[in-house]
Amino acid sequence: MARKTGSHADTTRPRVRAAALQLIAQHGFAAVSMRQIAAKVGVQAGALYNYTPDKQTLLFDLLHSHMDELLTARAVAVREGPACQQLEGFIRFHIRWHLPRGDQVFVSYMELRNLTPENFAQIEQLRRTYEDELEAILRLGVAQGVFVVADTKITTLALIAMLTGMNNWYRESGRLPLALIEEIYVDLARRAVGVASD
Amino acid sequence: MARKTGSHADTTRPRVRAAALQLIAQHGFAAVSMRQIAAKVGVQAGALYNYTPDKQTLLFDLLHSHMDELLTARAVAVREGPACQQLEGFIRFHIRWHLPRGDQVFVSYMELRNLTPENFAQIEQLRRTYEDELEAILRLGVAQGVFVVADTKITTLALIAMLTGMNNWYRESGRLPLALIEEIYVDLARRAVGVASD
DNA sequence: TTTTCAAATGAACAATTGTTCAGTTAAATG
DNA sequence: CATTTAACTGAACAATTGTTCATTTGAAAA
Repeated sequence: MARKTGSHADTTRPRVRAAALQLIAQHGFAAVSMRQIAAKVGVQAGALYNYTPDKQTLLFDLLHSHMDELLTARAVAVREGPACQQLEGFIRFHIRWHLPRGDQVFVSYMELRNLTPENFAQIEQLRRTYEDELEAILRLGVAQGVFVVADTKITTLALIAMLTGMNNWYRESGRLPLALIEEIYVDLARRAVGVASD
Repeated sequence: MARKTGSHADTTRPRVRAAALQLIAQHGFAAVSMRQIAAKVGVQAGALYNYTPDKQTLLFDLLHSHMDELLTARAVAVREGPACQQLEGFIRFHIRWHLPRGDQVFVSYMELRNLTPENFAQIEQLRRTYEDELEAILRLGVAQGVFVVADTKITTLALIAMLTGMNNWYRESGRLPLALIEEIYVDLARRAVGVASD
């Protein structure tokens, strides 16, 4: 019993990543063994090493492609118009991109400490790039005189924390429809930057 | 070589908790071994079992007393006056209590998934009790007609996420003094509930 | 069909894990 | 002082860890 019927790298690789992501989100990186991941894929532990040189790199790849996908998606989003409209666009983009990716987001925030220093620095820089997207909007609004903000950096971090916190409680089966929640957060963001809500 | 000179439970117990807290904050619960904790205390692994029946209970005790201390501190805080003043009081209380407790806060949010279901439910209830403190203030303000909030529960969660997120970036050596940051957050909270800032 | 090669097995490895416990030592009690 | 008891040691345990590798299998290319 060796090579499985109908198996090749193009199908197994994403399955390894998906299994790792789900298990790490559930139990934490250190608590998940390569054998557990392998079992979820339906393979022996040794086979995983066809797809990653080691466990650490597997984690890094997950976090890195998460940030990569985020920044790529953001890059193609519309970023025009007045500051207030751009702010609204960012809020909606953030919510719509993050909420359906619970496991990825969770792991990306929780497992940073399990990265080697070099790997951590790399992810951290990507994260800062994303934060800078929002801060640039706040700066623009301040420059245009439509936002009133004491400190753009602090406000940026506060807004992002507010948004990212959604992943901790939002459930599709929850009390309120997503569209309404989205409106509430757009409104909160507008207020945070000193714009009167409509 | 057995009992250490000058050692007794009253001194060792808190040292075990402190060592566990610090190591878990740094590496994560699953990644920290009982031997590492013991080494930090200056003791053999077996000795830890004078202070906890097992590793899981050690974690639970840390999280439980964290929430206990939080709720106790909150209970003795001033909770009078108009809604707007109570809101300000809550924000300042939250910041002043949480910021100096980086490790505790970090562990309390990160290691929930490593609790058994019953232990998790217990901690979760305490957390909800704390959140209800804030929501009650929002409801009061809405009832008094001084707050304009679409949904008190959502706004509560958004505010708490915003506040708790501070622990991820605040450093004493940072760019802004804590007093100023506190003002900014009070202002953000006021705006979030629809009160014009002064 | 035969050949080639990618994909997986399964056993093995040294190290480490949480936990137990009989024995040993220092502090507290009389 | 002598006795008791609380605190700790150190070895042991079965299980599990990440990783390696010779071997085997199925799929693709000739």
